[in-house]
Amino acid sequence: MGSMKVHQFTRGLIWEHEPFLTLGCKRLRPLAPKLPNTKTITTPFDLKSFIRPESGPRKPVSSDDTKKDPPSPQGQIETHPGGTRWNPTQEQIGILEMLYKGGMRTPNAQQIEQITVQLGKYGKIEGKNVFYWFQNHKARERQKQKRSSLASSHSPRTPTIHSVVTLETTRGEVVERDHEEDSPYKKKCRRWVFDCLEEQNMSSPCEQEEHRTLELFPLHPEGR
Amino acid sequence: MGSMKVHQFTRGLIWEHEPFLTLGCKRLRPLAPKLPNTKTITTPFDLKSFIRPESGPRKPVSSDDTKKDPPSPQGQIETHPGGTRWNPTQEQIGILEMLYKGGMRTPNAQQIEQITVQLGKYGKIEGKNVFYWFQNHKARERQKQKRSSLASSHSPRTPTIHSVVTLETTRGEVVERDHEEDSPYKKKCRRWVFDCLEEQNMSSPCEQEEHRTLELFPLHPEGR
DNA sequence: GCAAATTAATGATTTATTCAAG
DNA sequence: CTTGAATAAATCATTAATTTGC
Repeated sequence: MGSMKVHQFTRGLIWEHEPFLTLGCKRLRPLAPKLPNTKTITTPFDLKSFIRPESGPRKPVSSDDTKKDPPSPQGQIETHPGGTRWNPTQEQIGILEMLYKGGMRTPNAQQIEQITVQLGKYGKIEGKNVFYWFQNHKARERQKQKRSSLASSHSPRTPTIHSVVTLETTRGEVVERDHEEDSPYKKKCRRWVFDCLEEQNMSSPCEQEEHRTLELFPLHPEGR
Repeated sequence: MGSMKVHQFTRGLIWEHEPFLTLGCKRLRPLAPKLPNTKTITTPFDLKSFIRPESGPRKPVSSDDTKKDPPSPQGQIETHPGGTRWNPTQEQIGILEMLYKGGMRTPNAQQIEQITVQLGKYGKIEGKNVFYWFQNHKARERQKQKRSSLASSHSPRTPTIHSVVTLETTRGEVVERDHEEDSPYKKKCRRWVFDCLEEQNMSSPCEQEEHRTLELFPLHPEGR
């Protein structure tokens, strides 16, 4: 089934003729027909360029059969090349924890960049690693705290003041949320961009080309 | 339906003491205790380099930066270069929906890049917009479907077959999840990097200086 | 008719869960 | 088991439509 994806897609291309397709595909946006510039663009939007016939030796052909990922033995525990995950060094962890202790929770893009540069002195690292580290650390500290408080409720000794606030969701449920010095939902201050190339041109594109074929239409990845 | 949501919070805050329970408080919106953040870690690690006293006008390399949003006199609705959010054009929406219909759900970095380039022909857009669009669209389609299925349960006419799969979480709860052609939790195939500069050098920093100064340690952001 | 006040949509973020490498 | 990585859910925040009072 995976193989028909492209086919199916091209089918959608009939769209090239319609001024806009609107009708055909219900966009149902009840309220707002943002009709302004109807005339312009009749542009077909050359999706053909998307297909990129050469986009790689995909495996979609043999489709789902053996997902098995394979070879790519590349025994380098080394950071990056192919697809190993970030393996923080002691210094990096130390610094990150220090920052966390200092109160940092959700660094914005600029902060992340700076941190990444600094930590880069101790080992390979990318911005996303820093981002994820804070996300995970925060979440796990929270869990841990919750667990411990739960445990303490069993043996009511040390009260363990851990401030949490309950809040009602729109659905009426009541959830509990740790109160942090850092408030969630700040202003928009982070910005990310997709850096797809970095991985692509990552040195030898050979060994790990197996790395999840970048299909254009992963209709039935059968993952998970 | 009464969506007075905006008001009615602000209350509670009794935290500080009770381990938790605190039932009565509804939906508080902490709104910034505004504690005097005297923390300022005495940094061991040369955080000094982080501060970057001149963290003002960036535009680091000006390298590719093909973005040039500026004037773009196209006499258009041209999104405000400042900090407004992406406002998709009809063509962009049309294409995105077409792709969605074609089965695309969580495009990887490369796909996002290509889509962004194509959609860029119809108006300013960034990769993250594409990413978010898919995330939101997928989630909202799911909601919609769930709602409708729920509604149909009341009036059992049209059965509305909507395949959902139930799965048990680690905690033992059973959740329902829409079954999509695209499976969640695929392999790692996306990659992002924080592009903090772009926003920084965003033209005149005057009118909305209120825009959250990028502090390094948002201990008590008072935001939200 | 028109502009302020409402409301519905939906873009952008953050938190919660889950997966899986080591 | 620990934890980096990634996705889904919840929710905040801004804008386009719609409604309302003149």
